[in-house]
This record gives sequence, C-alpha cells and structure tokens, in this order.
Amino acid sequence: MSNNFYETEYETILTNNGSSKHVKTLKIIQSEVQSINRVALSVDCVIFGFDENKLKVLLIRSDLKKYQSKWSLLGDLVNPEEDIEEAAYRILLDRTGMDDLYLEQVHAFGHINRHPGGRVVTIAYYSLINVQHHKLKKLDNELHWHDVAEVKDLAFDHQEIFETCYKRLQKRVQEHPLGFSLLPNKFSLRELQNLYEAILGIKLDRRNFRKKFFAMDFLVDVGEIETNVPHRPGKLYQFDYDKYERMKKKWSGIDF
Amino acid sequence: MSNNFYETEYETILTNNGSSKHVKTLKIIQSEVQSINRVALSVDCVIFGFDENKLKVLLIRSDLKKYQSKWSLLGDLVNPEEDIEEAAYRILLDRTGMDDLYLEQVHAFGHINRHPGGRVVTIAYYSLINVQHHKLKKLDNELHWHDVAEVKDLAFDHQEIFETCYKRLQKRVQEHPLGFSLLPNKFSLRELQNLYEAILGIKLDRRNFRKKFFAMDFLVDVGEIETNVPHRPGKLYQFDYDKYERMKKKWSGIDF
DNA sequence: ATTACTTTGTGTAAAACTTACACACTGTTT
DNA sequence: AAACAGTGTGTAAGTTTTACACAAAGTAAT
Repeated sequence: MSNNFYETEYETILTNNGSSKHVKTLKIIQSEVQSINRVALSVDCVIFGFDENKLKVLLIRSDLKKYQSKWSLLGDLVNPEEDIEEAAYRILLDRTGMDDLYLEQVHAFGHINRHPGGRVVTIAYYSLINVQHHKLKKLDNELHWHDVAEVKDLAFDHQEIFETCYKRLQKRVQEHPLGFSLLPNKFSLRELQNLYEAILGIKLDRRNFRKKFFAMDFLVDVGEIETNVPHRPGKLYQFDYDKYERMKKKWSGIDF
Repeated sequence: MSNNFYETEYETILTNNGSSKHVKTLKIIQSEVQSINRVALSVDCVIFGFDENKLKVLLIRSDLKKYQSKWSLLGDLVNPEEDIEEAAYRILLDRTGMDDLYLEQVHAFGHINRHPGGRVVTIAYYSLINVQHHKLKKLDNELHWHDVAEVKDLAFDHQEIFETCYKRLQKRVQEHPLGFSLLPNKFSLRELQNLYEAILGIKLDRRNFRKKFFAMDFLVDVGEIETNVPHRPGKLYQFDYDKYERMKKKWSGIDF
C-alpha cells in the first residue's frame, strides 16, 4: 500500500543520504486525479438576517421539477479553477448583489443520492447580513427572507444543511460578537438584546444582559437616543470593532 | 438567473393552483452535473493518540517525488459511489486496521493548487484512538506516531490541515469528555490529567482538576490501585459512558 | 396639563463557581 | 529506618452569575 494517490509505476531517485528510492512519477498522479475519481462540487449558502425582531434566512424557489414547490438554499457548482470560498462569495454576489459580509464554512455534505442529477458534494457556508442595509436587488425564483422558525421541508437535503448552519450560528454568536453586523450602525441595547434572543431562541434578563455587554466594554455611547418610540427612548451605541480586534486574542466568548 | 444547477431548457408543468410553470428537466440537470464541473475529492485523516504522556499524531511518508522527504496525513480519493464519511472510515481501516473509533469532520480544503496532480478538494477528519489498544498492524511508508509538538513542514497543505484539526480537538475536548478513548479502560487521575495537559498544552492545578472531574460525576472508582509505580499508588477509575450519554443534553462543557 | 402607559436605566444580596495554596499519607528505594 | 515521590484532601478569598424592584423619561389620551 502506498499513499497520496497511488499508482504502480515508479521512478528511481537518489535520496539525501545517497541511497536510492522509488517514487511515483507526477505524470501518473495526474492521470489518476484526472480520470475516474471525480465528483461535482457545489457550495450552498445559508444567509441569516434580522428584521422585525425575527431571525430570517434567505431562500430561493427550486426550479427542479422534483422539487417544484420547495424552497432551497442559494447554491451553485464550484468551477474547476475556483477556490471553494471564492465560489461562495461569487454565489452570494450573483444572487444578492452583496460583497461585504462575513462567511464561514460549516460542513461538507456528501450523501450519494442527495442530488437527483447525480453525485454532488456540497460545502455549506453561512453568513450574516443586515437586512436593512442590503435590500435585495434580485428576486429571481422568489428569492426572499423567511422566518427561521418557519423553515421546513426544504428541497434536497437543505433542511439538514440549514439546521446544521443554524446551530453553528447559535454557537458562534456566543463565542464572537458577530451579531452587530445584523444591526444598524447605531443601535439601542433593546435591539441588541432582541437580536440575541432571536438567534438563541431564549429570553434573557435585561439587567444582566446590559451588565454583561457593558463589562465587555465594546459598546460606545454615541450620545444620541432613539426617536419615534412611544416610550422613554433608549441610548444609542456603536460597536467598537477596532477595540474588539485588539482584544480578540484573550477573548473566549459570551456566556448567557 | 435560476438555481439548483441551471440550464436553458425547460418543460412546462401544471402547478397545484392550475397555472402553468416552466421547470428544468432532470435530463438536462444530469448532463450538467456530469460534464465539465467536476473535481477530484479526497479525505485526509488526522489521527491523534496518546502515549508516554505525549499527544501523538499518525503520519505516513509521502511517496510523491515532489514531497519525497516529507510526512503527510492519511488520505485517499473518495470513490464516486461512496459517502465521504464512509471513505474516511475505509481509509482508517485500510491504513491502520482499526474500525472502532470516533471520527469528526472538520473542514474542507480546496485551494486550486494544493495538490500537484491537479485540482483535488479534500475533506479533513480527525480521530482519537488509544495507542496501546491499537497497535499498528501496517507500517507501509513508515506509518508511525509523531509527537504533535514536533510536527512541521508536512507535504501538500497538510500542515494547515493538521493545525486546524489540532485546534478543533483542543476545543472539543473541553466540550465533551472525548479524552477517555485515549486512556486504558481503568486509569488514574494523574493519567487523566496528563492527557488533558498534553492536549491543551497547559499545566493544571491537581486539586482543582480532581474536584472538577469528581463534580461531573462520570468517574467510577473501581476499587483498584495502580501497580508498579515507585510511590504511593493512585486509585483507578472508569468512565461511565452510559451516565454521560444520559446527561449529554444538559452538558455544555468542561472549563479549565 | 394631568394622567395613564410603556420601556429605559440602575444596584444589591445570595449563590455558585474558580482559584490559589499546604500538609499528612502510602508505598518504594536505599 | 530514613529519604523519596506522588497521592489525597479542605478552605478561604475572589470572581461571576443569578434573581429581583423601583424611579425616571418620554408618548398618548383625555
């Protein structure tokens, strides 16, 4: 047995210490890699947004007959000369017109029959965007935001992919202050808390929530208050990304 | 724009509400998936073990000329009719003779030029095994255990893959009591602590470590003590996997 | 302009957890 | 019998988490 994509043809070379050794020729490796053992590779993106105090996810209508009435994630095949991550960003740009976002790889899904067109392995990514800042410019295939609580029965294995990404998001949001990308530049603590409650699916104590965030010391009071609220307006804050970047090393998460 | 691997040929169908709609035919999808957009897919396994109070990783010598003197991870191409995970288990079985282990997918690596033979996307898995319980039966290409602290300059992008998996292991071992698979069935608390210190790369307070583990209440005193130690022997314990499984729901990790 | 209403903003005491730390015990070696 | 090496145990101080209540600020209705 051998490795790194084996073949039976070898070339003899001299090693550092003067003895000889058999190695596989590059030509052989290339033919091996380029021949039978190939699969189609795709990327699927789970794009989360936040609107009206609900966590949303961007879905598109499948136009495959088999899944004619079902929703699906934003996905496409990876080009042979394209990095996976590059493909993920391309797909998001194509489908939503956005290029300024956070994107994290989550998992590869590769069950043999997950796609009716043949073997397609897909790499799932998720992203968080601010719904208000990124109005959708393209609405092909009924692209739009769905409440995450109501996502069910997606096409292909997209339900599983969605759920895996949602769990990952819930975990990440406790490890890093990602959520700020979903809020307006200036936000009230109530908005921030609504966001965390929506993502985590739990209620949090208001006083303790405030205490925790102030203790982190990444919020900057911008000296303004909410307008157009039918009650006492709350102060507005900004997130100090620079300070967060500087503190990142010693950061190990938020505990709720 | 369309989705789920687009084509320009459509078939007209009737929808539920009686209107008509154009959908892509399955035949077209299949030809799309099977034609140009395919890549070679491989799996690489990072197998951790523990021996002589050191964390080890299993490496094999590459037999590609380009990497003639370098170590590499255990990897192989995924067969077109094989699940990715299935491939990972197959590779481990082939290379080490083992089939009773934990295996977790970590990340997909897909830079275009990561393999000299052409485009190869690889999915990385890691695993933990008990070195003593699994003597290596095959030693092709100098397969053997390397101290993780001394792993460097691996073939391909395997250094990056290794480091990603190592970080993942360090994180996971604080979230779940995985480490027990690396110890003998009956172990002393000192052995357990050595293991955690080796994996995390830090020193821990002995009294607090013991307190923490006893508080979790997954250790069963088997009423035996160490033998052949040149000092007071420690008590031996077993890990109560059943109890852990039952408690798993409300489990959120070990904090050191 | 007064009142009712809604949500903001704040502090504290109790409980839980984390950390740092020292000494007697048990078996082995000399 | 003495030296050695590592086990086993408790506690006080500090920190973090939790639960909880009331006055203040603005809006809306009268």
